[in-house]
Amino acid sequence: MDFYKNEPSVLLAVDCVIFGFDGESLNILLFKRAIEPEINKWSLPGGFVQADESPETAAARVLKKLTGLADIYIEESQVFGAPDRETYRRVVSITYYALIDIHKYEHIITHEYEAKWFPLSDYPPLIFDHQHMIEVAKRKLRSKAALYPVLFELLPEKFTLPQIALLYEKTYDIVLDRRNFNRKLLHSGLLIKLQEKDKTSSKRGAYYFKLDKDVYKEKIMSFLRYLPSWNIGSEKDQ
Amino acid sequence: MDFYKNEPSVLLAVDCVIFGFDGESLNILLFKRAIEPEINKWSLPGGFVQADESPETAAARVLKKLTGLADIYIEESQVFGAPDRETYRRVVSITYYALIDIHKYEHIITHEYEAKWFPLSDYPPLIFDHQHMIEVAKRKLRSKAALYPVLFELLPEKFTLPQIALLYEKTYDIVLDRRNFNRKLLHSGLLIKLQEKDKTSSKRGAYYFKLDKDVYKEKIMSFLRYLPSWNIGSEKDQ
DNA sequence: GCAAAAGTGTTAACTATACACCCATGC
DNA sequence: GCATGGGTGTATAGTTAACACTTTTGC
Repeated sequence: MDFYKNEPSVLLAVDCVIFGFDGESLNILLFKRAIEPEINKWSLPGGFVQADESPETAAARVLKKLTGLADIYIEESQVFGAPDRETYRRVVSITYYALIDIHKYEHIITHEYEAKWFPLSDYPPLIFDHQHMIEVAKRKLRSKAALYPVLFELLPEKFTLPQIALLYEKTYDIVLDRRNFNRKLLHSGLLIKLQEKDKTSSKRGAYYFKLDKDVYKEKIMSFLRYLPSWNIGSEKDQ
Repeated sequence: MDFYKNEPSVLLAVDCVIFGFDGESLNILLFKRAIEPEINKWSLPGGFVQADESPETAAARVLKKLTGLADIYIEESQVFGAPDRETYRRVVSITYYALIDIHKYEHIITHEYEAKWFPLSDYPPLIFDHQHMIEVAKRKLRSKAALYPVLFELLPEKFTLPQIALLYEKTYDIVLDRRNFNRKLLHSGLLIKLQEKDKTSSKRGAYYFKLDKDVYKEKIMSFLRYLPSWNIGSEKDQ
């Protein structure tokens, strides 16, 4: 059985745009590249898809290896496969974006790799088309987060209303009316109020909330039935 | 320069989920497969990414070859790359979905290939994981169409309000209130009313509309700023 | 004249927006 | 006691949802 024998083969890579929110800005995790070519330049973490794994598995493996984290929210972003996108060989890259709780990462990080968080709004030049990958991932994240409450994946187990609001502001580059946004959140059924307060950012303290896991899963998994709302949401500069 | 030399390579394919709307149901175009393995079974149209082309270009090439149509709306759907997804060799497939005006297709079709439209709700068994590809494409189309008015790509230049409504109904498996839906459409700024009427489906006739291309492009291209609306739109059975 | 589809208008419920003040606390 | 960020309430506008009848015309 030797079908397809005249078809060209390619190297298949995965690259990951890892988003993290530190309470101030939305960040991406970049790595000093450890292999040739372009060694020591900033890049997205990536690797090659091995013979026994699917691309998704490869992305999860790369993330596990580089951040120590498993069970991370990963979403496919886009394939980058222009014939000349890398200099020396043809490599087709499938990009994923991951949403992680930056604090978990800080505890587990192995310092085997030179990695650094950069604000999404200000990161250094990257190799190949990695900057483009980030822009696409950002756009996909915005679309996804408009329909599903995925941004909670960026927050710790316990979080405060001001934190969520800031996260949405940074994700969409907008300024929200906190009063209205709070109300929307509280009415969503997603949040369970805790007694404990976060006193790190104010004297009064802000109540912690946690996710109602059941409601959250339902909303995350739900299959869209109807929503077309293409009259709103875009190009309205504040 | 012989970087990456120990990395495995794969065959890279593209498969296309071609959506078409015939005025009654939302359909997909399936082909009797012309090559081994699995020759003569129903499948999604596809092909291999060649050395000098990007996956997107490959998808466009396949569509052109099989349907005769160029300048079609194509969107990347998802990568299918489980190691064992094909029986004989490892092939990683990037799936795209295309939205075409079924009537244009009917004029241009070359009958070199055995192809047939099937309703999205009732198509024959397919090879490999192609059924899964269709399900994913449907989900992606729903999400996309919730934020951007892409479904107009499925309609002819001139279309009527009842046609659009039916298209949305078939896409989301819902029943719409035509009065409200009409109003929403007319207020969207997307439509330009023509004098001419379509008399094929009623005695009275329904006015034709065409797209306001400028408004349409703006809405299609627009970069999401804010919209989170994860309180609505899902799991509400009628 | 009647069947069959197209089209329209009104009210009620809801959601989003705009806006300003009090609260709790550490210093 | 005051500066700082946290939290709440209300009125308005806008949007969506629910609802039924009239229009047109080919037969």
